[in-house]
This record gives sequence, structure tokens and C-alpha cells, in this order.
Amino acid sequence: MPALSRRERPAKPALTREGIVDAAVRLMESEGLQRVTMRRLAQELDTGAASLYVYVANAYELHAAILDRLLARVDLAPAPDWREGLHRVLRSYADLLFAHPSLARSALSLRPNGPNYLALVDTLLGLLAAGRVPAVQAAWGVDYLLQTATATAAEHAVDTKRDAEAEWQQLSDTLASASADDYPHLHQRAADLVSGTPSERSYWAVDMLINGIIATPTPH
Amino acid sequence: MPALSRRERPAKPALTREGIVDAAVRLMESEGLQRVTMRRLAQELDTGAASLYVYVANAYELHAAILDRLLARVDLAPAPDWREGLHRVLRSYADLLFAHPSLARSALSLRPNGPNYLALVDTLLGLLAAGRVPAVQAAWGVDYLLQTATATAAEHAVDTKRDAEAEWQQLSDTLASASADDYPHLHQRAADLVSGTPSERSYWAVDMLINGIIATPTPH
DNA sequence: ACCTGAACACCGTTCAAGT
DNA sequence: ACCTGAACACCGTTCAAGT
Repeated sequence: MPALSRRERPAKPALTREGIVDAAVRLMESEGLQRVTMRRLAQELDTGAASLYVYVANAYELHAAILDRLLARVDLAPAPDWREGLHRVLRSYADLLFAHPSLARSALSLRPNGPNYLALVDTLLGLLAAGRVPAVQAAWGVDYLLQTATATAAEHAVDTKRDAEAEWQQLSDTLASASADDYPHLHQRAADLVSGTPSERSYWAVDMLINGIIATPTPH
Repeated sequence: MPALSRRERPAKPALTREGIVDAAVRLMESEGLQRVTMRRLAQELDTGAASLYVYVANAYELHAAILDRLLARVDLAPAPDWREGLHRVLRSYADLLFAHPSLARSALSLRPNGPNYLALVDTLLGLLAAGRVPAVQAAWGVDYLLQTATATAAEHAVDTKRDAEAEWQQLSDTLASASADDYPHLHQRAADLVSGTPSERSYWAVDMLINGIIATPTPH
């Protein structure tokens, strides 16, 4: 009874790049980026993997498009103060990546250049300009502000198959038991290396980067 | 003629964790980390993939062991001056990752804790102590010094299947043509965002981080 | 104890053949 | 122009059966 089965489900929508990326974002949010494969996504769209290649060059480009789409959710709202504004924007960006660990792990090699990424960079540049940071220092600094936020999210986004708690414990133990002879400085500061909460460290890192950017002139 | 063929090649050496990691490093250096799969490595060792699981928990652990082994090559030799020492050690570390792009891409999520990693951290802590950087700031700072070096190497280590030149050109073009209305700061500083050579930027980044670490007290 | 082949459940990408 | 099935060349991991 093809007529009936046709009425049971809406007609298969035509493939478009838009629709493919939409489905990819939904699949990423429900199953993680590692499940957003050409084959799995095609299955979701009720077609074959080969069909997607009309709209998407390869799996990498698909993943980059997902990140681009998600960056729309970063909160760029103005803050009372430029330094506070930097903290807020970068925390919003980091939170987004933390909420999508599998994406975070790929974000460093996915170099987005869509409108949402541009808006993010523009906002950060504006905030640094408001803080009277010299132009070139600000431009170079923005890269490292975003890179640190991305890398921190990526580091904390451990594969679901790995035991993050166990790995952390292992590192703590290794540091705590480091021999004073072989590793004198490590031995002395083992506790400091693992001190602070993740959010204390992130906040400190942003301040540290801002201070460094302000204090360090670029060559020529 | 089994006797002959046995003499043609040396007897198949017994499997050991050591031997497996050795072979993995060789394979990584010749074909890239993406080729260091359980199956491909097993083939290299003239056995089946399943045999490796006696010595290695999984593919991730194997990759981490490779990184650990490679960190032995980082140059930790003393420098005339603590700041210069930091520059040298971090450049040596970054050069190592640059020389192995596929490893660089994975290095951020591979959290090594072998003796070579400990020696690297110990050396960085010692250099910061020589610079009279307060203990906790130094301990937190070391993480970001290594993270930035790793992330920079990872960013520049584009997949061989992708066209790094084309992607860079694309980003440059996007920045250069950013509308002054939508992205006022970006439009104004487009040139600054892509200025400087990679090594100028890396050197600046290390200075910037050192200055930030010195200038930023940790909470409590 | 260690090693193996075979199996399970997957990948990205290409391409000739269809509509 | 777009879509498809099938193929090619791969993956990680498990497990029963052997030595």
C-alpha cells in the first residue's frame, strides 16, 4: 500500500546543503560529532552516503559547517566594562564547546570563517580597542584568546570511551610521587600544578592573556 | 621450503610493549599517525591486530605512548638567561610537533605523563622560578605555555588531504572583504590579523604569556 | 600465557548506471 | 542535474579456539 505509507510520513524532503547541515547539527547534539559520519548522516536523511557529496565536499567540511552554525549561539551582548566583556564572551564561547565535547575536540583544527566566527572576532577586537590595547597587539592577541579557550575545552572534552576521572587521578598520583632528585621543581610544586577549579583557572587565564597582550609590543 | 624461508628473514621477534611502541614510532615517522592503526601496525609486526591488545589497552593508549617516547627529543639544555631558556625549550617542543604534523593534531588530547613529560614540566618550572615568578602563577602558567605551543602546532598541522594554502587564502580573502558596517573592527584591522611570520608570532606569544603570568596573581 | 583467524559493526570516497 | 547501489580499501575491538 504505497499510498498509505506515503501519507504516514511526510514526503522525503529534497536534499539541500542547508537541510544536510541542519540534520548534522541535530545528529551531533544527540549522538556526538564522532557519530556524524557521511554514512550515518545519510541514513538519517533516508538516502545513501554518496548523495551527500553533491552538497558537501567531504567529512571535514561538514564538521566545519556544524561549528559555524553553532557559533551563532555565542553571547556577544555588551558588558559594562571591556575586561568584563572579554570574560563574558570567552566564557560563553567556552561553555558552548564544553556543552559539545566531541565538537570541542575537533574545533582546533576546524578553522571556521563564516559570519558567526567573524562576528566573534569583531567583538573581541572591539573590546580590546575599548581597553586601548594597541592595534597589532590586539589583532595577534585575539588569536590566542580564542585558541586558549578552544584548547581548554578540547582538553577537558575527553572521549566518552576514556575514563577522565581515572586519567586525572593518574596524573595527580604521578605528580605527587615525582622524585625530588629527578624533578626538584615538580616535586616542590606538585600541589600547585593541580590546584584551583577549572573555572578559577579559566578566569585567571583570560586575565593573564589580557595582561600579557597589553604588556607585549609586537615587532616592527 | 620452510627451512630456507626461515633463514631469509631473521626469526620473528617476540612481541613486547617496547617493541610495539618502537614499531609504532617508526611507522608514525614514515607514514604519519593516521596510519598507526592497530591493523596496520600489526601487519608491520607480522601478526594480527588482536595480538597487540595483550600489550596495549587501545589505540588511544598507543598514540599517547608514541608522544611520550618522542618527548625525549626535546632540548632541555640550560640557557644563559631564564627567559631565553623558556623560548628555547618551547621552540624545541614546538619544532618536534611541527616535524610530526599528524601527532601535533592529536597532542592536545593525548595527556602524557611519562618521564619525558615530567622532565619538560620540571624544566619550565625551574626557568620560571629562576625568573622569580610566584610559585602558583608559575605552576598554572606552565600549563598554558605548553598548551599554546601544542595548539599552535596543531593548527598549522593541516591534514594532508586538505589544502592549507587554499584555506589560508580563503580566510585572508574573507577578512579583507569583511564589510565595514557588519564588522567595523575586523574591517579596520584585517591586515593586522594576518600579519607577521609564524615564528614572529610564536616568539611574541611566548613573551606575551611570560608577561601575563608575571603580571597576574592567582586567587586565594 | 600468548597468539590467531574470523567475525561484528563500522568508516570515507568513487563511480557507473539509472532517473 | 541529481541520486543510487555497489564496490574499494579500510577501521577498532572481541572472542572462541588453538598452541
